[in-house]
Amino acid sequence: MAMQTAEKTPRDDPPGPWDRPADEPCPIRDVLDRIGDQWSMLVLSALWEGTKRFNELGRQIGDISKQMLSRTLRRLEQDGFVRRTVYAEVPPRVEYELTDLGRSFMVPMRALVVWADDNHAAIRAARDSYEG
Amino acid sequence: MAMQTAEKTPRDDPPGPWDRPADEPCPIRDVLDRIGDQWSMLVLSALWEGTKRFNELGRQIGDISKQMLSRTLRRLEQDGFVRRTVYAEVPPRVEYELTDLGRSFMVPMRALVVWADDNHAAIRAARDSYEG
DNA sequence: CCGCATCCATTGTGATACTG
DNA sequence: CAGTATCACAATGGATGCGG
Repeated sequence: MAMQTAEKTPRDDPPGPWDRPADEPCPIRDVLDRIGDQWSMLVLSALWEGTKRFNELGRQIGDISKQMLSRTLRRLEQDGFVRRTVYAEVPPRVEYELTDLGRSFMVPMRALVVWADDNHAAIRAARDSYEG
Repeated sequence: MAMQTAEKTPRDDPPGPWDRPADEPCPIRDVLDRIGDQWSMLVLSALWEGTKRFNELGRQIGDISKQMLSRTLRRLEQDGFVRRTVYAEVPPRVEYELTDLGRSFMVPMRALVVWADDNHAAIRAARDSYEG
């Protein structure tokens, strides 16, 4: 790939989706489409604490249906965020853990979690005071 | 549980949603529910560059319908991310800009954009090599 | 120019029952 | 225990036309 001039600081100025060719979908859209659903982020957060089994995840998240947990895990696995390990035992045991990719994703993601935690009150206040 | 050093670094270890009372919705869920949709992030990115008018935003994003742009802007305004200014002119002119809250949100968010940009190839590769 | 209302297609989510 | 299959419903998103 072509090298750019050194005075550009891409880390401070990522391109907008409109700055890139249309044949390649914009990365942030591609990522947000996946983790922007109702459950992916919660599953990733739970797995951040360590390896978990299927029902263990379900219990921890609390209000997720088995179906959605299954679908969410499958998609995260498919995208390389989560590794699934099946043990040939009776009763069956399946463990889920973050991959390196998943763990590296959680770094910026957790910065966002911190922001959300710090600014939640402000958002709710804005919502409440909105007139429309 | 992940192995961590004993030092207390709350910014490195935000609580999971299950660690908080149920009466207050978990902040990250509340935030992701809003910006996790198809368009919010793109609109915020566009406004990061500066104040924009309605159709200017629409043209820049490209494939967003007027309806979705309208809905997205309204919700972002409602949550305090965006300020809307109407000028009593003919023809009417409406300008949108990020609030301080919106701008502060974009700091962690852009870290995520950078991550997505850096790791997009890996995600697509994982997706392609997935056998299921 | 701005943006809302309406209609409609698609997708996400939940409940339940069933399988290995 | 760890899922899958099926059905039903809500939410999301696109297209178009109308109104301020």
